Order: sequence, then C-alpha cells, then structure tokens
Amino acid sequence: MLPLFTFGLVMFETEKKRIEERIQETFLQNEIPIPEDWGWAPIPFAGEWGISTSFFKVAAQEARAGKQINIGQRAQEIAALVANHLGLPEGFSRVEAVKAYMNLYFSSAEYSRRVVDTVLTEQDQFGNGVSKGERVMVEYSQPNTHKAFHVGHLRSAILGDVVCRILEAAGYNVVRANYYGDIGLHVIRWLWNYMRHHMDEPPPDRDVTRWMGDLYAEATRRLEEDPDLEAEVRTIYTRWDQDDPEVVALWEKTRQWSLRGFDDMYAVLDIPFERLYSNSEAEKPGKKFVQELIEKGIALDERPNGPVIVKIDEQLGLKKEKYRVLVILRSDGTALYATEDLALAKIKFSEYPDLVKSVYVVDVRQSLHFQQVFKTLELAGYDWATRCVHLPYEIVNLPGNVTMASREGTVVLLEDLIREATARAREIVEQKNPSLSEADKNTIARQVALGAIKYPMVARENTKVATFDWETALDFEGQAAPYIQYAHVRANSILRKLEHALPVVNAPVYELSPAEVELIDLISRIPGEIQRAAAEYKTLHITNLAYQTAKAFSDFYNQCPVLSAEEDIRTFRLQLVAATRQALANLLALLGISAPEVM
RNA sequence: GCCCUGGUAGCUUAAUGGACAGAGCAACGGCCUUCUAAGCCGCAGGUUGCAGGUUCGAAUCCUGUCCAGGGCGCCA
Repeated sequence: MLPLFTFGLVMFETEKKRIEERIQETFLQNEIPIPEDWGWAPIPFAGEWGISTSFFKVAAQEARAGKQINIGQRAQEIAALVANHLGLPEGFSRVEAVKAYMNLYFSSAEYSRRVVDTVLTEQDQFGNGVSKGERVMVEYSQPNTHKAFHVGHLRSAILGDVVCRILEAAGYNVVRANYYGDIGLHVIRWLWNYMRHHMDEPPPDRDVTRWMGDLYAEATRRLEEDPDLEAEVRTIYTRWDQDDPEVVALWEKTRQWSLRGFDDMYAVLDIPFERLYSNSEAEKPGKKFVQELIEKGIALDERPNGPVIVKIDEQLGLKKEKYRVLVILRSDGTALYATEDLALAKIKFSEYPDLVKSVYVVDVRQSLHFQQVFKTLELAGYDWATRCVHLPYEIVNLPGNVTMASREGTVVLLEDLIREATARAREIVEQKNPSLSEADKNTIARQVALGAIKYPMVARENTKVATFDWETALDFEGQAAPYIQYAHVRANSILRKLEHALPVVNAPVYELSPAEVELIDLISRIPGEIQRAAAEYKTLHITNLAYQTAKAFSDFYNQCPVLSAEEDIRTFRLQLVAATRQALANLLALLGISAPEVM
C-alpha cells in the first residue's frame, strides 16, 4: 500500500477521496471485488497534469478467483466502466480510460490557482508538513581530531545535514548530533610527535585542520621509519589512561585546536549541531557497561588470555552466522569503538527518552558493527535499541576507484576544494556581472561554490560510491546546484523589474501552455516529496525535484514571455514566477544551498 | 568460505512492480538589438552485466552466474 502522501497528491486529498468513493460504487454495482491495495500516480506525460490509476490488479484478482478473462482487456473494460460511472467530477477537465488506466486531468484554472496561492501564502513554509510531535536524533560527520578533514569526510556531514533539514521540514523535531573521535591511537601518535618534535609550537591562525593533519602524517611517517618508537607511543597512551596531568592537559589543549578548526569549517558549510558527543566521554561509561554485560551473562570475559566478547548468534540461537561475535573490550582492559558506541547509545536515550529514531549517518563499512551494537543492546533488554538506525552511505573515491588516504598523500582537503571552487566561481561572476560590488561578487562566488560542492554529495543514491574529480567538481553547468540557483536568479530578475507590487489574489487563469502546466505540476509535488524523502532518508528525491523544477522553469522562461505579455496573462505569470522563485528557494534551503538574488 | 552493496548510453547517473528507460557531461549543428546564454533548441547515443524464474506486466522481486567494491573476535 502506497502512503497517500506519495506523489504530491496531498494537495488534492479531498477530490481524491470523493473519486475513490465513486469507484467503489462502480465496483459494488458490477460485482467487482474491491482490491486490497490502491494507488494513485501522477499522469506521466509531460505537460499533462492530473492523477491516474490502473485496473490491472483488480482484473488479476478476478482471474485468480477463477474468471476466464484476458487481464489486459478486462482491466481496460473496468477502466471504461469506472470512467463512465464517474462522469466528469468537479475540478477536472477530462476523464479518459486508456490502456487500462483511468486518467483524470485537472482543470488547470482551479488547480493552478490553488497551487500558486498556496505557495504565495505559505512562503518559506511551503512544502512543510504539520508537526508530528516526534523527536528524532541524527548523528553525522563524526570527524577525528588531530587529523585532516578531507573531501571523503564531506559526505557524512552534508548528507546528515540535509537529512536533518528534510526531517525538520517533514514535521519532526530533530536533534542534530556530532560525535568526535577525540581519543584513540591516532591521537596519541599525534601527541607523541608533538611532544618530541614540536613542543610548545602554536597552531597557525589559518588552516588549523591542515596543520593538525600534517603533523599527524609526520607522526605516521616517523613511526613507519622506526617501528621501535611505538613503545614510546604506548607509554604515552598508558599515561593518558592513568590521567597523567601533563598528557591530559596537552591532549585537551590540542584537541581544542582541532575542534576550533572543525567549527570554522561547519560555519563555512552552514552545517549546525545541537549536541556534541565525543568518544572520550563515552569511554568510562562504556567500560562500566561492559562490566554489567558480563554480570548479566550476555558478555563473555576471556581475560587475561582474550578480550571481552558477545557471542550474538549464540545468544539468539541462530544456526547460521549473522551477527557473529562482537569484541567489546580489549584483553588489556582498554576501550574499543564498540565499547564507546554501546555507552553512547545509552547516553542518547537517557538524555532524550522520547526519541522515535536515533539515526547514525556512518559509512557502509561499519554496517555489521552497528548491527552488532544494536543487537547487543537489544539482548541487554533495552527496548529502544530497535529505534536505532544505521543510515549507511558509500565512500567518496578518487577516479579509478582509488580511496583517499592521508598516508598516500592522495587526499583532497576541504579547504583547498572550497578555495578552488570559489576562485573559479569568482571568475565567472566577474565575466557575467562586472558591475556588481566586490563584496557581492565574493558572496555570490562563495554561494555558488558551496552549492556546487554540496549538490553531488546528496544527488545520488546513498549506496553508490561517489567519485571526486576536479573537473566535475568545478563544472558549474548542467545538472548541478548552480543550474538551480540560476533559475532562481532569473525568476528574481523578472520580479525585480516590476514597478508595482505583485498582484496578490484571483489572477485570472487562461488556457495554460504545457510549460506552465509542467511547472505547476512539479511545484505541487513538493509537500509529498518532502514526506517521502523523510520517510526513506533519501535526499535524492529532493535534488531530483529541485533540478526538474529548475528545468521546467527554464522551459517556461524560454517559451512564455512574462513582462511583455498582455495584462491578463501577465498577472498570472507574474504570480507563477513568484511561486517558482519561492519553491526553488525552499528546495535549495532543504539542500543547505543558498539561493542568490543575482549571479 | 560466509555476508552486504553496486553493475542502466563513451563518462556521471534517474526511474513507486506499470503507459515509449529520463537527464547531465563529452561530440556535432543551431539560438543573445527580445524578462541575465551559469541558458535554450536540434542531432545522435540503450538486447538496463549474463541466464533462468515469478507476474497480466520486471531495470525494479526470486534463484544462479560473472565483474567491481566492502565487511567478517581484541582497527576505527
């Protein structure tokens, strides 16, 4: 059963209900069984606007019940029967039964005005669902301190941010969470290198994250050259574990440097967080929790000869291996990611007991890990464990399917990407709009660059590997964010030329052209697509719709003159342009991309 | 060995089990004294990896197989 909100039909709920009742009457009168599942779809022909349904399922049901029929023919018969009985409902201009489908074409006058008026009334709220009164937490980004922030880290940050924006628009109360990897062997290696070779060196004013990453790479190099030095690293780890004041103080100070660098980057990217967690804070609760699991008999303590483990499949009585074995504490008693993840989930639900979902935006390589963690929590008796969701995404690779690695020096740093993209966008603004002020040119360049960077991260299936290459990243044409921004700019440009205020209500509606119908149709789908995207955690539905709407507007722009049109047409077109500008701005906002006025 | 993803035009990709598989890039040919050409139009380009099956109907579901990537008790 398809949810009713699918395909933006939310705007026409009342009409649809009435029609469904009439269809049921037809079925009863003709002794046709009423099908279990019923679905409406938009009419898929460009420039045609309306709703459509098919009767294959009903006919197939009759065939299964023993009737000797040709399903295709019978379905068409039923479609014709229903269409006849239905007549022409109010608000529709045409009803047809064709190829077993019944197509109901909207009467453009009434519906187009309704769509345009709704957008212009609701403005930046257009598309948003009513509050669901439910809270959802989304954890995303999860950068490691003392390391660089590269393009590969971008997907979680941007995907998570956009998922949050979509959930908020859909009517959820969203808690945006980050989870810093601020302790672990990588951090200690960094500290070791700093203490031995850079003690008291201050971080640079700019590009702190790059510098942190450089020192980390240096540490790795030194340790590779002389593996014996690992002993020194382990000594520092022990000192940290035992709360040695010198090590802890240095750790806290340097950790702040990374966090400051991340804050700067999140500010540039316009990616906010509400609750910050770190694995250092989950470490001690994690160890305590492991102890509880041992006492409950869920975990098996093999120390000192082995680690603490949970034999999940055995606990569940599974014959085939599925969840396998999860190691939750090292044999030397130090914590693992799993230790901390168990505790963190508990912390989240004790802070927000009403979470209906706790989402983890983490790359796909950790799928098994999260299944294990969630299942272990379930075994421990926490009913909220089933509300934990791993939202996996594929990683960002370099051309040739090469994974970025700091050690290989193949990483593309976020700072560099933003700088390059902005410079490129700046050149183009200079060509297109030389008369703008320097400040405006810079702002626009920044908006275009960030849009171009963000869009490809959310405009593909989460489960598909993204490939980063400079050429594509710096291409501002075609199916990309600048195309959508440009459509917004053009709409704005028409409206700016108005001498008087936009006429607000009851613009007369004339016989609309296909380009106009297409545009209105797409705008009307926004509320439904937001719900669908939220239900499936799929940003792709929004990028698709944003691109299609921009494309429809470009068609309209080319085919339908606005300012030079005669009075009646002009009035409605102006409203349509205003509605489109609003719709595009709202869609871009959902993607965390700014909508420039000029570019 | 077991498990999870993906495989659609030269490249990047879209498509709720449904009406002719839709775009962008690249190539080629057009369109700026007309609301910004970061645009538009045209032209091409596909046995949806392969083989079976389910279904009235399969890119989509199932089975097998090939290719690519990933995961699998003390990495994160």
